[in-house]
Amino acid sequence: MAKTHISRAIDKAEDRCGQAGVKLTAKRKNVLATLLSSAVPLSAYEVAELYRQSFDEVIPPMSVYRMLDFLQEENLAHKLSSTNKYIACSHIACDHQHETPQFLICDRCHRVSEIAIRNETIQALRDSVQAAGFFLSSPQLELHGLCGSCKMEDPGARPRAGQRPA
Amino acid sequence: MAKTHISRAIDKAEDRCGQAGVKLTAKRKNVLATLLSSAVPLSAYEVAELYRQSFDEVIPPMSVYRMLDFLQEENLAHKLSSTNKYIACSHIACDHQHETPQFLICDRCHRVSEIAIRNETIQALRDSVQAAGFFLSSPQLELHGLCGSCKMEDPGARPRAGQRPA
DNA sequence: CAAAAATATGATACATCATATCATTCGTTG
DNA sequence: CAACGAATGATATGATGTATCATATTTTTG
Repeated sequence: MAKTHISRAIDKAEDRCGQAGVKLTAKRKNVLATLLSSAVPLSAYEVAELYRQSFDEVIPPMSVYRMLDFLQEENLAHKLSSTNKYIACSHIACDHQHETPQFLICDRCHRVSEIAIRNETIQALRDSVQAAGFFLSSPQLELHGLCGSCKMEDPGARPRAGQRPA
Repeated sequence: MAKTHISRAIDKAEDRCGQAGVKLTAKRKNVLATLLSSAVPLSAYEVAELYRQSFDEVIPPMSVYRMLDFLQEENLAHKLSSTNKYIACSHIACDHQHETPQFLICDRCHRVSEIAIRNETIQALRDSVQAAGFFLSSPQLELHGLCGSCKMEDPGARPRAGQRPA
């Protein structure tokens, strides 16, 4: 059923791009599909490699970067700045407009959950920040830790070891 | 008076290292002084260059990375993972133990404030995270926006433009 | 004190992430 | 179809980070 999930997201992405008046070209679509098919975030170079394997077509890293930029602008993908990796937005198929994404990153298996944090909490953050004389842009939080499965397998594990996975 | 501030921090850092049973060698001290003397975060290579200028002594980037690692372990410096840059801890001279640092990063002038966020807010974050089945390690937040001065100079500025300053 | 062990630093190479720049292709439109 | 703009390709290079082995310095200890 993963395929269904991916193709539904792709369909929705096409809709959204059509409405926004931008073009989801075949290659951009393939890059998005590559991200969608990965359980973990990918570097731009990893996207290029997987793209080559999946579509039997080489694609220069430069182009991947540009397509990732495009996908980010259309809110179809996100960049995790703490790991320099990219993921598909997990809410492409949703209809409602989304707030700034918040990410939970498992430092053991590298899976990422894109979660909602209660609005009051974000607001409290904004308040703390404003109290310090700062003006926050939409805060994309990247929180590192262990996911449930990894915590169970290795309860003693101390996360945060390295943010740059092997 | 900046010098006074720096040398006081260095003194304190020596105390802390002595108590921890680790050695704040001359070069490590110089790296820390380099960070302390900068108004903005520095990349490892920038530290190496400033070190060379200040102490008239070349130092290999590899060594800088190692010394930065040391300083981070002793909580004398932090790495900003969203920009791949390093800063001295702004609380070296304080006596109380510190929680995980939270950073406000100005995307225009690149200055950073290391702030305290109310404990309830952090706790609320932890709760949201736990509700998602995740186990958070100490959350170091890096929040991007505009500092007060930059906001005044350019009220219309849209922060978040690029996280990788020139 | 001298030898051995541990710690810190240097040097080299290379992996990885990212961007600048110019050339080429493709799709749209007059 | 010509012309234009958008998208992609190709090449080079810069920036960040790590692996590995060599050397030097400090600490330990017999």
